[in-house]
Amino acid sequence: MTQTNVPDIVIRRLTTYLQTLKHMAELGKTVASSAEIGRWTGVSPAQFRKDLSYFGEFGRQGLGYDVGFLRDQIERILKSDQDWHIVLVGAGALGHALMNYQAFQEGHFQIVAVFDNDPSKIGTFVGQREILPLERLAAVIAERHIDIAILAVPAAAAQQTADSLVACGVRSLLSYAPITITVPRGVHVRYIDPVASLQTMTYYL
Amino acid sequence: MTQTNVPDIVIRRLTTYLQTLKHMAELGKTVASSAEIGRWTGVSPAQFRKDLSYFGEFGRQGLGYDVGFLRDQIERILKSDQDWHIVLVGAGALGHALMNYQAFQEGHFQIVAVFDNDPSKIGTFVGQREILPLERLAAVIAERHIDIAILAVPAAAAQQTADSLVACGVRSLLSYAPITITVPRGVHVRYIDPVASLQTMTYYL
DNA sequence: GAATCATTGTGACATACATCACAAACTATG
DNA sequence: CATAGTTTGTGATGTATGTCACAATGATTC
Repeated sequence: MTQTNVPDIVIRRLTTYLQTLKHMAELGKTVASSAEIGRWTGVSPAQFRKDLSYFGEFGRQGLGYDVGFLRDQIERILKSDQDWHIVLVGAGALGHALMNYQAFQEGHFQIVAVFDNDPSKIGTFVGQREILPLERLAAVIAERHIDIAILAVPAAAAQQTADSLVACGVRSLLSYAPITITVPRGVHVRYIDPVASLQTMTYYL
Repeated sequence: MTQTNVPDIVIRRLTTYLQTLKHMAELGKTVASSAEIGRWTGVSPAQFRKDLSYFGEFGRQGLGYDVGFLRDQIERILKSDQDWHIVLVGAGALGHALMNYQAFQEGHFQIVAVFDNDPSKIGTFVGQREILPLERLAAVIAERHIDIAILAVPAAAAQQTADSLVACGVRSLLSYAPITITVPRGVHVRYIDPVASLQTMTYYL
């Protein structure tokens, strides 16, 4: 039913649909057609329906989709209906901002440990969490069964840090470093880089 | 030479090449083949060469590419060789973090004004910059010829804020709000949403 | 409950993107 | 300066992604 051969771009659009369905539900909408969801998300109705068809049948002909039901189904597909514990490496300004980010304190993704290599930071606190030395990385990841890490270290340290994380068993990396990271097959990396995003837009100006 | 019919995905890869070329130059590399750049960026050599072919010929057969030259050419193509003044809307925790982000203080993208709608914040400072009321938006954007804005407001306010910005003439929006924004043709929006990025990875776990 | 209307799910088709493979052009060497 | 070795740029080809269009199905109306 799920499994690979679903294009990655479909998975990415699923997150957009999920956002929008949550929003619709908050506004009290209970039913929506693919045309309506298409309008809210900027995706064509046919594409929306085809994307869903990779995973099953979720709509009712003549009526549309039950907003709450479809939201729950997409959460299940993305495995966002369960809690994920993640570690953060890098306790600089960005690391602090991420620790204080509401979505990482209450949502399904929770930062459960912070690491840094700066001796002067070790032992200090970010909110409730103590900054730990990198030596503790392997132990914490093993103990808490961590699969996901956020990388908020300088570009120069990113590859090496990623290598350590992967060696500890982390299989998903969200990197804020403006550099391409090389990882073994089976490990996934996503990048967040506001400067790169802006550069793709200035091209069109 | 430039102009549309270049796929957007090529433009996005250009930012990756640029990052890597800058990195290579810092390490003292002066020449690199497409095979080598491919290894550093995770892009196939053929794709790298074809991407560049949309814009001209930059390599030397038998030798490869001059790292500094190619970096400068890609910067020119992306218009990243000039300075861009941008405004930030939303002076919450995220807005503060962005204001203090080094790349937005010294790079080619500089945040020159911050806005918020919370009366208790107006007049207070973030670093050197005073938080301005939204009423000042139109005037500042016009005076300083702003084309680009960063949206760091809650999801509920994002669409309305985007509408204001577009009405003031902003043509590129970088939104941190976890919601799809609808804009007129010709206006570009990119999204940064760490939760969405993480969700695309948990699917594969 | 028959007839009309709305909407899905999906095969067939179209388009866009990625890879292949090779001629052309340059370097390096003795 | 001729030969061997590299590497580019790109047409031809293959694959993946997006759109179209319609049969099937359920809702709605009178």
